[in-house]
Amino acid sequence: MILIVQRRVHDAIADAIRRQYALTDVPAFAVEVPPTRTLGDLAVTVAFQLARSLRKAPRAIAQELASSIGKIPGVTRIEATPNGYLNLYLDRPAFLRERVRSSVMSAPTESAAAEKTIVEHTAINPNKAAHIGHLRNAALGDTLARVLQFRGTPIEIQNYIDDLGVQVADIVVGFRELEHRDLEGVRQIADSTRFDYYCWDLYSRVTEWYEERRDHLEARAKTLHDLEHGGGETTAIAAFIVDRIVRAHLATMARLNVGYDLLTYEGDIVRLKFWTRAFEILKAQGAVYLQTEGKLAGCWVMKIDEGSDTAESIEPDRENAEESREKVIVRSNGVVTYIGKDLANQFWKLGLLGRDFNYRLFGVQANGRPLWSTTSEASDPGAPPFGRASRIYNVIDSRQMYLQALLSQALRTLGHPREAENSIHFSYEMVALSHATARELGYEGSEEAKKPFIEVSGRKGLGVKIDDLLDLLIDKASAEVAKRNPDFTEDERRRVASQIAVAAIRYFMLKFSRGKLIVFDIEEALSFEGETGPYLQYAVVRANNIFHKLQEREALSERDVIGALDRAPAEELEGDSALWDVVFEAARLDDVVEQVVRSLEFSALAKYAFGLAQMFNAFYHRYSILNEEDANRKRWRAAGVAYFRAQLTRALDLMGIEVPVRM
RNA sequence: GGGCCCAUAGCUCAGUUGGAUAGAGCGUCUGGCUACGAACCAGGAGGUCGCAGGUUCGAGUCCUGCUGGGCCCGCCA
Repeated sequence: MILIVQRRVHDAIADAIRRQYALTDVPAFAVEVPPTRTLGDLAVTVAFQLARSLRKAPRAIAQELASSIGKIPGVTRIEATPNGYLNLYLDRPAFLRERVRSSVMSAPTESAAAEKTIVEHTAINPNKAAHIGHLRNAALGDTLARVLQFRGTPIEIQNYIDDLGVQVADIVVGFRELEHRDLEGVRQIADSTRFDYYCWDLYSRVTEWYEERRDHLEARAKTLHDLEHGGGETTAIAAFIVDRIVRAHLATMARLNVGYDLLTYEGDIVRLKFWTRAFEILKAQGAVYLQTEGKLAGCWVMKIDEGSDTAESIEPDRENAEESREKVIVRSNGVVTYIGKDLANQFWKLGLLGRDFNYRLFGVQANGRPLWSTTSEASDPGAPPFGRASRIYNVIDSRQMYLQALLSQALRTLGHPREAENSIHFSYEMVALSHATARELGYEGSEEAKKPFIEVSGRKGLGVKIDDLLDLLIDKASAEVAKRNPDFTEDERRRVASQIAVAAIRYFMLKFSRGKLIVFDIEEALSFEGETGPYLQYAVVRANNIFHKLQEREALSERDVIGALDRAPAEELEGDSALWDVVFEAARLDDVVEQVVRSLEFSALAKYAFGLAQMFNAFYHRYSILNEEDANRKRWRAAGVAYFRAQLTRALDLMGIEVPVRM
């Protein structure tokens, strides 16, 4: 890893600046990586920054610093370029030797890294199968958790289950009003069909049914009300549906290597009176108040800060303007809105509510990790502590920015500016469908034909289900695997095909920056060539094969190779070395992770991993390891390959991608 | 009307707290498999970084304005 070297270089140069120019305040400067290795391994542009205040040419400053820095461990040469860059050259053999032996990890330095952090993601309405929109959320959320964990942050992953929401109410309405089923009838369906798919279709039928006659919506209102108050057949049916669908979602996510620590049920927030408590707090601080007049009479509302504080004067349409500035938290019929319950949830996460859930073990996940759930029943005494985080990330698409902003605003109003600051809306753009893919799904673009894409809609049943996509990918991968590995058993083939499918889809979800709307095209997503997950896996598989063959043919293990490095002259790493390019790039993983956490931009991680794989593939093609006759070159190459595969495997793991034995 | 996001090669997109010659994949054209596996590699063609100003040693990147497109602003979630 490279961060530790960068810090060392930074500190040494900062010292030199202080000494050379008698400066107490050295400006912040970064240790960068030059575009090519011939320009150096690391570079600093601080001479440009100092030029103005020192009234001196960057070139002169760079030269003075180059000679005054002195010896930096691990650095063999420091050069000032004519235009003012300071380029540094590393002791390459020592660098690789150290890394390949002790897997140099940089300890988390920031104190923030030790602060407990909650990542909430997925949060799919439990009333139908998960689709590609949910997939982007889960892929981002899961990767965020992995990346934070990588740098030493204690992480708790939560999946919020909105079991009392309109969407669940709708599906209950569907079973009752359209299919006239009771709890037992629903159970029969659940036991005899692909239930999440069944509900997917039923949900869109309910939507149509609502559109037939306006008064059909009364069934929804009544169901919602019953859910809120609990008890009775409605609650029983809803609870049953929710449980089955949640399990289906978890199974889908497990296929993608996505797991959780805790399922947070909205129902428990209500039953354990979290909302009552939150409501007290909000009322006490005047953050919400009872509106007595106008359209919102009888509602408890929250005032909305509209950024600008002087937007009063104009507005002919004054009534509307006034009303749009209040957000309903409790409806006039006494039912709290989604945002009210979410406020309570956020308060709890930050340890500000003064209450806790009860917990029960929900199950054990594929990787052996226990999954806990909130409950209103007795708590399992063996449950670990949850909540009380000092930082929370809510992974939610950008359409909910408005509501997320309200959450922060509420925290600030209640006198918790620091918590507001640490409540981060991890925002990303939605996934839509390309016209070609929508057509494949049987949708004739009519009104939407002019738009550049077609929006996924659970209500209309318009979208690509994650399980369908995975099945398609697995079938395709399976055929490819079979072609190349005729000796595989059925099980081996399925397993590897599944790993490849997951790589393809997770990489696809990560390669775009989060601010970019993904126009999902099935053809594009099914690709295994070029910038794709399988390409990355393939690079590692190739590296692994080298070591298999070394073992097979020469009885040499990775350990043997590394052990022999001490006495081996390292010409292979000198000068313009393709091997060094790979090694150095591989070492940058920790630097990239820092950048990713700063920017919350996982495309940087994806592109880094791809670039690294690309570099290795080029090297692999040009230089042989097994057939290299010069023993020293062979050793160093093998050592470089060992480091490469360790690092790319790590990078892939951060994206939830496994490396197949063969493919 | 207000807020947020997007605009870079034919298409889809990267481009790090401003830094060295604007990159990748796909597509296209040319070449490379008796295997450390071609799910690969090498090479060619392809650019007014939406437009106009500004900031500075330096702008695809920061600021302002504009154009085009998308999303949000509900007693839905």
